Amino acid sequence: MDSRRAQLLELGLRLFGTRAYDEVSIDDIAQAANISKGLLYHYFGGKRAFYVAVVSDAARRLVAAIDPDPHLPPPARALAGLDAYLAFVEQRADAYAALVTGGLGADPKIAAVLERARQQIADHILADLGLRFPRPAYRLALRAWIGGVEAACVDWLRRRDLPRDRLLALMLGSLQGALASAHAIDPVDLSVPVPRLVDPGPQGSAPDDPVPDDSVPDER
Amino acid sequence: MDSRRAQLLELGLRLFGTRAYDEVSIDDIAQAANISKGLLYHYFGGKRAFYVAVVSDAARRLVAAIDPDPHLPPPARALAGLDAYLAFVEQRADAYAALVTGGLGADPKIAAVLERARQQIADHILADLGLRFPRPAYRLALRAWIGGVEAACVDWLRRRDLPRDRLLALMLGSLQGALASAHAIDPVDLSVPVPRLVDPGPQGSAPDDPVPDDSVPDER
DNA sequence: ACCGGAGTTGACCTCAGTTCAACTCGGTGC
DNA sequence: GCACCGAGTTGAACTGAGGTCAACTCCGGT
Repeated sequence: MDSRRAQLLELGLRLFGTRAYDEVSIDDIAQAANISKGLLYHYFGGKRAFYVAVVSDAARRLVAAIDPDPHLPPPARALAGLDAYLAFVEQRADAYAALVTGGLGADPKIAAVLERARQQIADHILADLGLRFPRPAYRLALRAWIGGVEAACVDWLRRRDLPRDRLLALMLGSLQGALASAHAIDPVDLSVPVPRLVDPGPQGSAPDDPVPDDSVPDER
Repeated sequence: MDSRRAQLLELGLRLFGTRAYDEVSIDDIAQAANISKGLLYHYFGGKRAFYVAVVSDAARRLVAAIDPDPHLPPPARALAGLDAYLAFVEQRADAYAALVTGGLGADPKIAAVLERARQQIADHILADLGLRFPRPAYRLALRAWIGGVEAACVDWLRRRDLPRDRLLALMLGSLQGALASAHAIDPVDLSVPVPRLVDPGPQGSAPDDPVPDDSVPDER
C-alpha cells in the first residue's frame, strides 16, 4: 500500500523535525510507527534513504505550497508566493526546520534535493516578477536572498520578535535591494525593469503605519 | 602537548571539509593522523566532541581573520572585513564548507557555535558601520544578510562565475538594501544614517543611474 | 633508582544499521 | 475448492563503527 509510505514519511518528518538525524534510531522510527525494523527497509532502502525521502517530500510540499494563484498579476504573485512560504514556515515549523537545518553534514543527495527546491523557488520568483536572468550576478543575488530568507525564518521561528507581515516586508525589501545590487554590478538592459516591490509611502516618525498590507496586498 | 591537538584539529578540518560527518570514521581519522583510536578520545571526548572542536576552531579562525585594521575609518573597515571574509572563503574553501554546510542541524552544540560566530560577525559589521541596532527588524535583516552571504559563498565556490570583487560589491549592495529595508519597516531615528556602502563610480555603457537610490525606498 | 602523570596503545564491548530467510494473507487462474 | 503468487511483514542474526579501559611507554622531578 502507498498510504503506509505516506504515513512513514509524515512520521519521519515529525521525528527528524524534533531530533537530529543520528539521534533518531531505526528502532525509534519502527516503534513510533508500530512496525518492524525490516519494513522500513522494504519501503525505503535504509535509514539514509529514508531521510532523503522525508526531506524530498517536505521540499515537494513546500514548493507546492507556494504555487501561485494564476489569476494574480505577476508582481502580486511574487508577494503571494512569499506569503505562502511564510505561512508554511509558521504552520509546519518542524518540517521547515528539518528542511533547512537538515543538512546532515552535506550529504550530496540531500544537498542536491535542497538545491533543486531552491532553484524551483528561484525560478518561481523570477517568473512571478516577469523576469528571466540567467546572468551570474542575478542568479547569485537571488540565491543569496533565498539563503537569507531561510536564515531569517529559522531565527524568526526561534524568537518571534516581529509580526509576520513585517518579516514579509523586510524580505521583500531585501529582495529588491539584492536585485538592484545585481543590476548595479551587471547592468543588463532589462526589458522589464526591476519592479518596485515595496511601496514605502509617506514614512512618518510613527513606526506603526502599515507595512505593505496584510497577507496579500495586490496593489495595482 | 598542545601541538598534537592543533594537528588533529587541522586534520579534522581537512577530513570534514572533504567528506560528510558520518562518512568519516574514527578509524579514518586515527589512520590519517597516525595515531590510535584511543588517543582521539584522550584529547577530545569522542567523535561528536571532536567535530564540535573542529568547527569551533574553524569559526574562531574565521572570526579572527576578519578582524579589522583599526586604522581604517568605520565604513572602510566594513568593506575590509567583508573582503577578508571572502579571502578566507577562497583560501580555505574546505574549512568554510565544513563550517557552513557542516552540522547546521546535526547538533545544538554546533548550532550554538555557529550562531555565536555569526553574532560576532554581525556585531563586527555593526561596529564597523558605526551603528548599533538592537531592534528586531535590523537584527533580523542583518542575520538574513549573513545567511545570504553564506549561501552566496557556497554557490560561488562551486561555480566561480563572478570575479571576487563583483561578489563583494553584490554583497555590499545587498547589505545596504537589507538595512534600508529594515529602516523602512522600523524607521528609528538613526544618529548615523545608513551609510552608502556601494560607490558605483563610472559604470560602463549602462542605462542606469546607480542603484541604491531607487532600490532603497526611503532614503532619509 | 624510584615515582607520577601525561601520552599512547590495542583489545574488547556495545549497540545501531543492515540483511535475509521465512511467514502471513488476500487475490488469481484453473 | 485448491494451488499458487507476490506484496507486506517480521524477527533473528550479522556487521561494523563508536566508545571504554587496563596497561604500557616515556620523561621530568626527587
